[in-house]
Amino acid sequence: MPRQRKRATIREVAQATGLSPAAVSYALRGIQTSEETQERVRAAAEELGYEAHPIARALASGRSGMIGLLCGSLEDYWQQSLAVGIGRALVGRDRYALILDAAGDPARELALARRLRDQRVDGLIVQPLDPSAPLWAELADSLPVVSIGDALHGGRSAGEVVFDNRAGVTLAMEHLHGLGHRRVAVLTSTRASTPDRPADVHVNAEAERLGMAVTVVTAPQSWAEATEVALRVLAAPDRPTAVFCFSDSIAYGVYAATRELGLSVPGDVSVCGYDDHPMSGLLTPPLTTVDWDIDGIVRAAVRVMVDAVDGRPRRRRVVRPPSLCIRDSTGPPP
Amino acid sequence: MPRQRKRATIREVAQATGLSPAAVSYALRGIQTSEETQERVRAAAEELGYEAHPIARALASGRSGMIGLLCGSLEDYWQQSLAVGIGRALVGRDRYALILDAAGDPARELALARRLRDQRVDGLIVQPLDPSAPLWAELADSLPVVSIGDALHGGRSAGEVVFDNRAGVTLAMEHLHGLGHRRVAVLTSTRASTPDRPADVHVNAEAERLGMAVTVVTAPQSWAEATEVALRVLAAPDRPTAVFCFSDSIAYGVYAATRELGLSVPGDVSVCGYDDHPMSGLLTPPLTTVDWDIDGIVRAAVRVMVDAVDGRPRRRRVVRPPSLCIRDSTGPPP
DNA sequence: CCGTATCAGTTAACCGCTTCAGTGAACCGC
DNA sequence: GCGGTTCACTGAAGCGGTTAACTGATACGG
Repeated sequence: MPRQRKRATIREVAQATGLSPAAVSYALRGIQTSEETQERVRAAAEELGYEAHPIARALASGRSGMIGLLCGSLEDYWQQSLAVGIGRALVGRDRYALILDAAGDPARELALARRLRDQRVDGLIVQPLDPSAPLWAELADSLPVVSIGDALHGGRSAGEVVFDNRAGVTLAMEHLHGLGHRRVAVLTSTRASTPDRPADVHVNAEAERLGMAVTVVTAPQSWAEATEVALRVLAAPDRPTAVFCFSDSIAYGVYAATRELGLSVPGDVSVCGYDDHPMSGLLTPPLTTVDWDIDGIVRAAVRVMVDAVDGRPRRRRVVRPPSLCIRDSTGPPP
Repeated sequence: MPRQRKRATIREVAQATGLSPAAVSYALRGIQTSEETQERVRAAAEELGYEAHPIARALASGRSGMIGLLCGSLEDYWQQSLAVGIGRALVGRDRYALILDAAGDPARELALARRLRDQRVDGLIVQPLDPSAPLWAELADSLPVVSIGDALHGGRSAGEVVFDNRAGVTLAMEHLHGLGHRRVAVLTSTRASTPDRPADVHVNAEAERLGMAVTVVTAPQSWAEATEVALRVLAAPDRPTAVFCFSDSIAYGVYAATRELGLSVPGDVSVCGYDDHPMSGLLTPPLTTVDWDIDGIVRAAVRVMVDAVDGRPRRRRVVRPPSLCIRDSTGPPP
């Protein structure tokens, strides 16, 4: 009993059927061979327990059958949705997702992107931390690249699925303004602090337009860490009457801070999030938040990608409009 | 200007240095060559922009430098922690995690496992949906396999990181019993319903020992879906005085159901979860839950794996004891 | 001073599959 | 009945590395 049973190769199948290896290769892929031969080859392969060797195949053909997913930070809820979504979308297609996580580090992201290219992924979905890096253009020239959240600079990507952050900011700010808030704090996330995600630009523009005083502060993504920042903001001498958070998990940190300080939401301070995380409706009070349709974005990105790798590119650019999900965490200022 | 600049190969580096390809291969790995040659080769490689081709390397050597992570269901919070944790642990090691998601389907899990083997991963971390499948033993014979949550049947895996579900159940049940509960509903998750995760066996054993009446019901993982099950349970004629959920997200579903039915927690019904999800402390009321030390498990699994692939296996079996995190969602029965 | 290690490199055979160019044979229209 | 296609398949050259076996030097112990 061999401890490590060697797998059957294409040559053995060729021998068993009396064909050449090339013919077997063709037959297994259902091309350039007669129906009858294909059937014979399949039978022999089955018999021998033959299964194609993906690495050899990738080396010879320059294609791997994998779709790369490069997450800026897999800790983010929405990137997890992306990871789950793409895996699910590929079920039954004999394609697999190769998920890599840059852990929030732009340099690592580029290194991983190179790795994915060398790994001969057939396509790449990326939410670039730095969309202006020249590598993206280079990659987009040699394989389908779908970017999420930002258009890549230069290069002709296979598709872009962008969310309209400007509109999202407007929704939130107008909502708060309409309730009477004039002094709001904005907690942006570190993930949003790349040169190209001009969240605070939008915020400042809206604030000016609406005549509101805003202070923009950067906070970590995890609510536990964001709590400290929130505490500082809420303990400031002229406490803002509302806090607009650039992700729901930051908003959770604000909830924790209000609890610690004995403030009521929305009585003492209104809180508005950004994500519509599934948990947000379950909190007390349920969180008002900008819903940028994460599921829709994920589905769109996967669809564009799958179309692109299957050679029938359709829509190149998808923009999903955000909507405001008004719950009970926002109200008039005290 | 070539549209698709061809990458430099090892042969070109050989030519540039006047060495044989083999010597370059050795030099780049820092073996069987003089310091001086290695330096020269490195310089030439740098100059030519040479980078090793991982696929060719994997084909020739039978190793890929990747560690496979096979998640039963990437929707689970703790498996996401695992995915994040392993990626993070590999930063700077020139190793990458290949994350695949079986989407809760045991058949797909096995298919993916085969795929990972064929992909020549250097090691495999798996949380088997069905630990008794013979494939695991076969895999464990040819590469380091670390299983989480269940020991694999047969085969000598590189390591096992198991959580003591029996102890976890005991903690929760004794807590509820101590508060005076005698009629409790147990919502187990579908993920736990494999032949080998005898959650309900433990539950029934404990119930008998403590003299409690339990009804065990299976619920979906997502809280939105679990809510329906919870509604049925809580609307039953003789409503249980406590609900013990086999994951925090199921407990969230119970929260939602109590809200819908106008029941107070823990006044009308006590709720106990299982996970200590980061959100659980933020709910109203904060959730009492069994903390099985997800972070510790993840770290342990990654450590065991890394040790195994680096050829210095240390601990084969790690058991992390759970603890009970008592918050405000449990109290005496009404 | 000889036999034997050791070191630094070389040669060539793979790893298992794909693909390009080529070869008969059958089939086609005219 | 002949030139031209099409079809089904073969042969062999890769894809870009690794590695076992081998070769000369050089070092070393006795």
